[in-house]
Amino acid sequence: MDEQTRMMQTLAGAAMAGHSIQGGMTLPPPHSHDGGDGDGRKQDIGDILHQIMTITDQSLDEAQAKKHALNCHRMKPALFSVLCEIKEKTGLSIRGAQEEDPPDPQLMRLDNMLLAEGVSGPEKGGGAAAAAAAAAASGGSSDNSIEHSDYRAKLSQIRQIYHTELEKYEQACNEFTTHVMNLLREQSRTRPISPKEIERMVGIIHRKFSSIQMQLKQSTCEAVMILRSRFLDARRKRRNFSKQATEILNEYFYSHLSNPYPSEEAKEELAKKCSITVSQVSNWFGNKRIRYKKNIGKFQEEANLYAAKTAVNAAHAVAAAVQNNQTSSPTTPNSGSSGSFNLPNSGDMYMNMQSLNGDSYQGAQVGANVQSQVDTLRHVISQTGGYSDALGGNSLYSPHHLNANGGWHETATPSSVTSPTEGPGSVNSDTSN
DNA sequence: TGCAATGATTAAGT
DNA sequence: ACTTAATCATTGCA
Repeated sequence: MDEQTRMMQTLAGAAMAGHSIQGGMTLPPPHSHDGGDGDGRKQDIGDILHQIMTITDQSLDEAQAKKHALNCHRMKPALFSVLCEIKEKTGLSIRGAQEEDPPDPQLMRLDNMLLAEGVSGPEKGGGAAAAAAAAAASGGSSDNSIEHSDYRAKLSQIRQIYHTELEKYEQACNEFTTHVMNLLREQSRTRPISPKEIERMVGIIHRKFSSIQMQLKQSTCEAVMILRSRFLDARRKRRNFSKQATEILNEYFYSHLSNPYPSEEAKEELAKKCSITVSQVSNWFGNKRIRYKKNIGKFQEEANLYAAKTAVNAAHAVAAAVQNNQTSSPTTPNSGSSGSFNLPNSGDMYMNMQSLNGDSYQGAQVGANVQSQVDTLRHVISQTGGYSDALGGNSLYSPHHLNANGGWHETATPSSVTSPTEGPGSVNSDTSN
């Protein structure tokens, strides 16, 4: 109110100084100060200002009547232009004080995150339908894919809500802006409003709405974070593999005991057969190798079980392989190695077979077969060799695959080397052929 | 409820 | 990129 009064006084002064105001008043002056011509004008303006100031104190009808009277007052145009001048000056100072603020770093961070999460920005093949389709395409049996599609469906839900809300806010913002602009335009007939002022007002409205939008973005980010953490927790949750899957993995492990490092292809094959992911296969083998090495004695029983399980098949397959190779090569690679646990690795075998056989694919298969089957047979032989002591006796078999440091790597070839020796479908051929 | 088994994660090494 | 070794966290059994 103080400011307003001050402005009015300024206005009165400015009107006095810059414009020639003449004529009498249609309204009775509240205070009758006597004086000269100047005093009369001053009184006029004072009266008008007083009426303006007290207009809100009166009833609506009274105020309307007074407003009309003031509007028709002969001094109105003059006062109006002075008011415009003052407003222009104060408007400039306000604009100078709050210039366009730089882009909010927090808002940018939120935007970036929403973009990265696929909530904002172009839809990247997501959506509940796409997620469901992806789950169906992958067989839908894997928990992982179910969880994944679930995650994507939830994310899509968040995305949808986010966009709906954003749209609503934008619409509300536009509506409100239009409304305010109309109001200002209407008011500009009775009070001075410059286009710049309207612009400024629009800016204020937009800023207000963008702050609301930021809250929306923040909430969306939080929702995504919660979803993410829940999803990751769910993934972290351990689920035992099916009995069948464990069996398949164990069969592979014990039939490749000299080099239990499945190649990428073998891992993929195992993953497919066990309905788990390749990384789960890797995890399993990593754990298995470590745990086997740490406590060989404990795994003897298991090793025997799987060895016996595949022994018959292996014997048959080896016999077949030997017979097959005898036709093309007089010196069978595995004949030389059968007496020792320090076998040449399957890569070498493959090279021999390939060069002798001429048929690379068959050679590769036979090479892999012989390697794994000899592993199994060796185990069976060692088990039936009269070693009754569980640890001492059996350790004659297994630890031979390990070097002095307890590692497989000294004698065994890493998967990256052996993998080319195993042709397509080598996993199947290892144990079941 | 305690404990072993086991899948997953992480740091460090190659 | 892959492995080892240690560790975490959950599951399942007695």
